Amino acid sequence: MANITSPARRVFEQNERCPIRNVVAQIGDKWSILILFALVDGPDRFNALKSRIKGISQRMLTQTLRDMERDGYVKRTVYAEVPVKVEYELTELGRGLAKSAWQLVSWADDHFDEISAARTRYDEANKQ
Amino acid sequence: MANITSPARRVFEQNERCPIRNVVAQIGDKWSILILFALVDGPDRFNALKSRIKGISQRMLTQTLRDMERDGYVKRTVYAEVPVKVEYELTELGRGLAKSAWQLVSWADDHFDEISAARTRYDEANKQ
DNA sequence: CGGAATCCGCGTAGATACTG
DNA sequence: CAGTATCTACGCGGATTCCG
Repeated sequence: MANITSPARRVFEQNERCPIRNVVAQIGDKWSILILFALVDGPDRFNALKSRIKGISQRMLTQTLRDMERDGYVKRTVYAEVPVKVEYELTELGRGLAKSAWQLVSWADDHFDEISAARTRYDEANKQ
Repeated sequence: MANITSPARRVFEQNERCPIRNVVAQIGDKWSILILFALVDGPDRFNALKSRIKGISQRMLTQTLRDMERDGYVKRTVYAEVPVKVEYELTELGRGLAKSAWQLVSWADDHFDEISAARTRYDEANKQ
């Protein structure tokens, strides 16, 4: 992790070109990552996504998909049928993001117990 | 990315053991990742961190450091000097997280221009 | 079916003042 | 120096209603 310092220096600059404050902050919201992984296996329709992602509201699914489309991660296709059919799929950029994000999620999965234990230990030590 | 499906299935379960909803939600806030990378080069003191991380308030630095300490990413050491000196450093777990998160940040850095272009394109196409 | 529009509560986070 | 305490506001996100 020696070469972590070079672009990490930009982390602390408040300017608009910091990749963390721009990109990571964007996908660090409540639903982006979940939607991202919901689409890795292929395209899906709006209501199908809504069913699979437990707890998401219509409003937030729409809004987050729009943001991801704006960033170029998701492509939206409308089929002129009756009733209308709308499919969402990852772009090449979106698949790249998913692949990178997967490292982090995978790590989180592997160390979930360890983190839980740390939380319990902390709470135990700091309770009245 | 064929093996992405196995733990990704847990992504859509709303329960408390979903590693994404727990860990990523925790470090996906406004400051955690920035603090994480602020500490990869070694321990640092409270006010030194505050100076390096542009824009963070005293309140949020304290609070986020507490949360990271609770999760076991950060170790806090108080030196009984006058005035008091407090050092923060990454634990082994914290360094592991930083290493995994680095994949994502590095990707974001590499594709920043591409994402910016997508945003401009989208805004251009959707303005009145 | 796939939204858009509106309303609104609650939590996050900023600013400020004070302290061991 | 490294916090804590309090107050406040803004925006995220949920619920609901309506529409092409």
